[in-house]
Amino acid sequence: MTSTTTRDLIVNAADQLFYRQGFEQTSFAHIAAVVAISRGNFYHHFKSKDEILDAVIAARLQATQQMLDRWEMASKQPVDRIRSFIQILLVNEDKIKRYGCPVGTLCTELAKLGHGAQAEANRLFTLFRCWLRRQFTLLGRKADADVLAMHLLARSQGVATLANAFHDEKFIRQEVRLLYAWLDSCAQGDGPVTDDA
Amino acid sequence: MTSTTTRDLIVNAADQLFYRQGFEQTSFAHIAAVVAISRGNFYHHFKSKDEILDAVIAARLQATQQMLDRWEMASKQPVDRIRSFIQILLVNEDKIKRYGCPVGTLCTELAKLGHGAQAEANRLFTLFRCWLRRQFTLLGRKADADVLAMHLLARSQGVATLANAFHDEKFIRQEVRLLYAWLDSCAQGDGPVTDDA
DNA sequence: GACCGGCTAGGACGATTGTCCTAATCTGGC
DNA sequence: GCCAGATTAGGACAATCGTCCTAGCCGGTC
Repeated sequence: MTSTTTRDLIVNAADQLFYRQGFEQTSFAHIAAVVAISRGNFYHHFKSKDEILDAVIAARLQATQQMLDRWEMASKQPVDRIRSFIQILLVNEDKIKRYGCPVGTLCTELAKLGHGAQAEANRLFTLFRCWLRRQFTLLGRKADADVLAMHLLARSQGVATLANAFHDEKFIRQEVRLLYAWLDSCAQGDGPVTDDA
Repeated sequence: MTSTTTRDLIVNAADQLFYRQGFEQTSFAHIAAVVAISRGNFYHHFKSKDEILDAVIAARLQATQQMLDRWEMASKQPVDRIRSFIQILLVNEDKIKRYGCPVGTLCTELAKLGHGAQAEANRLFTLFRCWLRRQFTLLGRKADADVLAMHLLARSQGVATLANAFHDEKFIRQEVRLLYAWLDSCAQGDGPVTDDA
């Protein structure tokens, strides 16, 4: 964390700026202004802007994995772990209202740009998806674990999108309450979610 | 519809391109190539690129309003009208897989750009929100009509975002089925959605 | 036929973009 | 103290951006 190499400084600054302004909108000049280095100096650390994006995605993947591991260590019950996932909507409430979901907005932008890093960015989604699937399996919902994981992922994406558009924090809290209730109904035997195939 | 004025041609082309590539990524050169007019000629019809965006949003607002009116005319039962809303996920399945939701992706992009037309674009969301709210009120859910409307809006946004990222049409159909079930439970007295305040 | 307004084409403009090149600076080993 | 390699600064580059300007075209009106 305290590794203050120039390369890490660039990646961290780019990470923030990509989240706040988007990838395409963020130029080398923006990043250079934050890190306080010369514009032409980037190419000693990265071969292209796309390579910076790759590094940012890799950093996010690692940070996300660590977060999931932490959640898994902190809670023994899978219900509580999934609750940790839902809770990020509250923890990051302000950021989501301002910039949306970091994963969703990046994947959406890259899809629209037809960018080659789409697959890499989607791995962020897949990371959550597989982790959630595992938790739902542990919850005894082996048959529809993936469906439940995707459902929860979609719900939180929708909340982030609308909260960002309307800048509405009451809406976030409302939806989080519904998600908690939904999760409880999942834990109690057959939830009302996936009636059949 | 058959008004082939240059202005309308520009707006229609820009509408398509903004949806496919995003607003920022779409240049005058792109639009000019589609409409087959000179690049400098835009400024006889619009004062700036932002003004084209305004025109595109206005056109989408009008088209959306007409669609909602059609749904209201076609179905007497509010349940069926709301079903029409859910169904656009299936009708526009291919486009959503490729480009996401036209409303959601535009609002997300404008929010990230800090663009002045954010409020105008959000009116697209508000249009759906108010229409849905009215339908839920007619359904006898006057007390929580707005909560239900926002909930449905969020659910469909989440479906569009993930379907776009994963290019997964089976997921869309799965979630549409869940939404239909949810809607039915809403129509039968007290739905499981908003347990209390 | 002269004239005038709306429309168009095409290019010039300054700014900004990602990329690349070169010279200067810094750092550690001998 | 000196040299080699890593790191940096700063500018040049071609391309592209939104914007603006000017000259020409085309339609009607006297």
